[in-house]
Parts: sequence; C-alpha cells; structure tokens
Amino acid sequence: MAKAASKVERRSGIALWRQIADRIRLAISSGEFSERLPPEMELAERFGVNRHTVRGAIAALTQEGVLRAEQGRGTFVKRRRSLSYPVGARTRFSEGPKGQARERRGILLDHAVEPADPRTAAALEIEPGAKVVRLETLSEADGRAVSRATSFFDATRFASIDDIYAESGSITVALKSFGISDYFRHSTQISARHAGDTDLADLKLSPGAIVLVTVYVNVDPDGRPVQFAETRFAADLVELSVS
Amino acid sequence: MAKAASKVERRSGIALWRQIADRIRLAISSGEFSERLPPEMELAERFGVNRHTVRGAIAALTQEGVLRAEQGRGTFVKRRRSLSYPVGARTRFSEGPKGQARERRGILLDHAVEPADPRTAAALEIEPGAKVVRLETLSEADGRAVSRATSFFDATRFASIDDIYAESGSITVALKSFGISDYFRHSTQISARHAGDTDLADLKLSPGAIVLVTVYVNVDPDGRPVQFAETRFAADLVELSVS
DNA sequence: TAGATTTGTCTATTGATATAGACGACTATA
DNA sequence: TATAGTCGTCTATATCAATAGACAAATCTA
Repeated sequence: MAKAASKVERRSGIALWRQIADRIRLAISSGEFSERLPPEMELAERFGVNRHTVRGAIAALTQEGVLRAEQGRGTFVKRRRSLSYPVGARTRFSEGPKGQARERRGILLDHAVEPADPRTAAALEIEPGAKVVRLETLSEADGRAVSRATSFFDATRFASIDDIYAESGSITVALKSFGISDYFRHSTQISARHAGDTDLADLKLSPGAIVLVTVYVNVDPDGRPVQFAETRFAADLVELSVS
Repeated sequence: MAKAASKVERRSGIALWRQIADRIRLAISSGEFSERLPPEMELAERFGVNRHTVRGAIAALTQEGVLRAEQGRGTFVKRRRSLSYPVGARTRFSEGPKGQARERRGILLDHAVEPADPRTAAALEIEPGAKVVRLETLSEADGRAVSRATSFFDATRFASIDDIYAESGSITVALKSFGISDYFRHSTQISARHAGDTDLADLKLSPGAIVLVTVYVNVDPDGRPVQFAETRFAADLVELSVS
C-alpha cells in the first residue's frame, strides 16, 4: 500500500504540521507505525519539511494522547484501537459498541422543553411548534468520551424523560418507563464533518478533528416515532457497522 | 438549529479562510444559503473575522465552482447539492444516488491480479495468497467525481472483470456477465478520515477534506462472497442513508 | 566509558495569514 | 440621477507558520 509519505500541500490553508499530524495518525491506525515512530529527521525527509515542522505535528499528537516522546529514546505510540458501533433496525447506541464489553456511561448535559422546528416536527409526526423535550447527552466508554447526541421527544408523551435519563443514563431504560418496551431504528442518515465548537470541547478533540454524524428516527412497535436524534461520534475512535 | 456561525478556531493549524469556506459550503448544502450569500461584511461579523478573511474563503469557493461573485450585486450560489447514497441489503453504489436522476459514470483507473492479503482472503472466503483481481475505480455524477473505490474479486471466478467494467462502468453489469444476476450487501463498515494523497487527487478535493469510508462485502443469492471493497466518498458532497 | 542516536530548546529569518482602513467600481432603486 | 449597498483593490502592520542552524540533555550500544 501507499506509504504515509509523498508530498504535503503548501499554502492550502492547512498548516503543514497539521497535515503531517493527520498523516501520522492515519499511518498509526493503518498499522504502518505500530510501536515506535521513525526519528524526527527521517520523518522530516519523508514529508519534505523541516524537522521543526514535524515536531509541531508530534506535539499536537502528544497533546491528543496519541503519542509519547522520550528524550534520547524516541517517540512512541500510546493508544490505538477503534470502537465499532452497529447501525440497523435493532440499533441502540446507548448499548455501546458491540461485543467489546466496555464500561459505558450516558451523561445528561442539558435539557429543555421547546417548540419543534419544522424538521423535528416532521420526523416525530407532530405539529410544527408543538412542544418537544430536547436532551443533550454525552456517552463515555471506558472513561473516554466517544459520542455526543441531541435528541428530541414529543413532550406530551415523554414529559419528564430528562429525569429518568439523568438517573439511568440510558434511552432504552427511559423509554421503558413510558411503556415503550421495544423500539426500532426507522432510518439513519450518516455524514461526516469537522467537529464544531461544543463537540470539540465535549468530546475533548483537537481542532480539525472529524465527527461521524448520524441522524435517525426511532419508532415504537406500532411504527409511531418516539425519538428524533443526531449523534456525533469522534471519528478517530469509532466506526459504524451496518449489517 | 445552530446557524452556520459561532466562532472559528484560531491557531488550530487550519487557516481561518479555509474554516469559513468549509462552513459556507456546509451551510449551502444544508439549505441555509440558497440563492444569495449575505454581504461580506455581515459574514465577517458572524464569524468574528475581518472582511478580507471572508473574501479569502469566497475566493476559494469561487475557484471550486461553488460561488460566483458579482461586483455591486452580491455573491451567489452556483451549485448546491448533497447526494444521498442508500446503504442496505440492496445497495449498489454503482447505481448512484437514490432518486436524484443524475448522469453517472464509472471509470476504471487501474487493475491488477495479485495475491490476496489475509483480510481480503477472509472476506472473500478464499485461501490467503490466492489470486484476486483488484479494481481501482472512480464514480462521477454530473461530471463531478464523488467516490473512489478499491474492489477485490476472486480471480478464478471473475477472470477478466476489469475489461467488462471498463466497458460498462458498472459492477452490476460486470457481475451479470459472470452469471451473477443478483447480489446482496452482506455487511458495511462506515468510518471517516481525512482524505489521502491519491483520493485528494482523484476526487479533486482540497487538502484537509474528509472522506466517508465504506468497507463492505457483496454476496450472491447463495451467500457466497463475490466482492470485497472499500469506497471513499467526498464527505462535502455525499451523505449515506441507512433504512 | 566513549561515541552515536535521538529528543529538547534556543535564536534568527522568511513567507503566509489575518487585521485595519481607505477608496474605486459596479448595481439597484428611490 | 443621486444615493445606498456591495464587491474589488490597494497599502500597511501584526501575528502565525515554516525554515535554518547550533547545541544541550537523555538514552542506547559497542
């Protein structure tokens, strides 16, 4: 396969150190750099830049927790793995990555009752302007923030769902307390973009990081929409799996 | 929803003009800017930067063919679209975006017969090292490159699939000529990352651009794997839809 | 231990980014 | 045909990004 080398693009609006940081991150996840990175001088030659520029990239990745540099010894890879989340009719993101038996936690960051905008109303099949409950939630796996979600529920059906979520940290449990013993993923839209301000902060990402965005509707067994939501995953930690 | 505003990230390694260009592109495809952009001064205020910085972003998007500025009148949206590709059991990326009735073309960039690496062998259920045909393909919709794929086929079953693909520009047609009249998407892995060198060039993206990556296996009606592939979509043009 | 290798820090210089203000050119409209 | 609104261009300045070279500090190995 193509080595993580060749040239970097100059005056493209993306600083060279950032381009190189991205390449190194990619090379790590593709297994090209497994344990130890090549010396700074060698990387500088490979990318065709000054050693100090490479150092900038390494500093960023160190800050990010991907690398650890040791004077006199070298620069080492600190962590590498990615979580796989299933997407399908039976999907519950709240149940966490499949089979990977990790500790997961759902945290309620914020909640509000507000009028539904047209898009939300259409998704939930209610009147535009009707009251909805909005939940802003964060999911952690093994203490690492992996996803950030914004969910909407019909306020007349799910009045105090915020309280129950705050307690249980689970949408599945919260819905159950409203008599929804089972539900299905109706549709999922997947896209990707650079993380915004709040996601950057909440997911503890570095500027320029990517989020995988899923927009979806969950329906009860009668086909009635119960939840309309957008979940943003840190793309360097997570992949989605459709089966 | 959140307006395409708030603040931009300073000294993040991504130039402000590029961040703003990305935001404007996104705002266009989400329909926030439909026909005409707000005046440069207003955008500058919204993003909290100087007017000249906004002009840099507009210049880049003009170069890209997204905007057209007219002195004295304003700045206008030239093209607006986000293609939606379905992902599911009946998915054929080669058939292009759903219902959007566009002209699409599949182009064979490269092909080779080579021994299967362990991952490919496992996916196709053949012996590691057995010969596979690798196709490097590019898909265009309305003359715009939207995706770049690397596919593997068992070389003993699909000997000269490259020729047929080169002619037809369609995997579906190519498989049909080998007696595979129907096939199904067995599994799809979805992730996102910054585009690599070759994708950057093939998809005509600017450095730092994001690709949506799908890794999948297609099986024939008997459940035998026929194709193992990775398709990279330009994330600023495409979203995936699971239903 | 001596020498080689590798990361850490410093200074200096150049080019790209971003800000600031001013004014010209073109368009629409009152 | 004024006038307001908007894009185009110019000059000047400050800050960030990248290059260049030198040497210190820590580590490994012969």
